[in-house]
Amino acid sequence: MRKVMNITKALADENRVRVLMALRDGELCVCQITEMFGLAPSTVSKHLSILHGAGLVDSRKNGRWIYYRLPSLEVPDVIRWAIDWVDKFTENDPRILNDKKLLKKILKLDASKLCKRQCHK
Amino acid sequence: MRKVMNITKALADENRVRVLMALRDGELCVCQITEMFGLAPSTVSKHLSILHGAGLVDSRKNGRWIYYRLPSLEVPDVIRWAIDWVDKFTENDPRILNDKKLLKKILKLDASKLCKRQCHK
DNA sequence: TCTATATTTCGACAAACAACGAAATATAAT
DNA sequence: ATTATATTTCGTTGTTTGTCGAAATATAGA
Repeated sequence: MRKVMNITKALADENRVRVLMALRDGELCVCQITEMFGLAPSTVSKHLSILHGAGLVDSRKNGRWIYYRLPSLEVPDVIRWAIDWVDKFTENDPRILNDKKLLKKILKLDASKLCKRQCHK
Repeated sequence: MRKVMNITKALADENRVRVLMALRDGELCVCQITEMFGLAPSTVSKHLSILHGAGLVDSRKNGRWIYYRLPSLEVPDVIRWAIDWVDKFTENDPRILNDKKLLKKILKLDASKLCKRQCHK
């Protein structure tokens, strides 16, 4: 029950659903997500920690960067089903499609430059 | 997206998930649910309206009573999947199992007596 | 070591939300 | 018609939550 509620609460915020879907095509570092959503880094960090707490994302540290990604396929069913559900029923949403476009642009930028921009805002 | 968010928000409250699961074995009127959860009738009504707004329950009026039930099988996939997900991953939860027991006792009581009890509290 | 950078934690604030009781609405029974 | 009952709506209150900025932590590079 706790696990189920952690998942539903994590998915009950639109920004977190968008983050989750942004990770469908591969891992992203916090500053990339921050750039994408125009939120404060601390806010994005909080969202990621909630998603992580629910088991909906994994993370990997590489130097100063922390990359977040969807969990591996061996994840418990309750999580896999939830992600598949969100995926299936948001993939044609205009907002999510637009996020995908935005993401492509961001992925073309140099990650380190991106982060500098963030911090000097 | 709105539909998806309506569902996740509706499922982000533990009492609402419990209500939903209590309806697995058939329809219930508001006063039965109220008795079961020990909440104020107005609170239960609000929860039901949120579940209804998300499409997770249907309702039927019979005289003074309003019965709520899970939606029919022809409901959109996004809703069916969500209900099946909650069902599958909460069915063995102690809380939900206890609710089931409680529900059996309540179903043995006369519904009209039950509602009187509520209102004279 | 010292500085720059990437992320998280903390504290504050406003918006959203769950809960209640009282009042309103609707239906049934007398 | 009047009363009783079942539910909803409304207004209020306390709690949770999303957001931010500042400070703290951690790592890389000079």
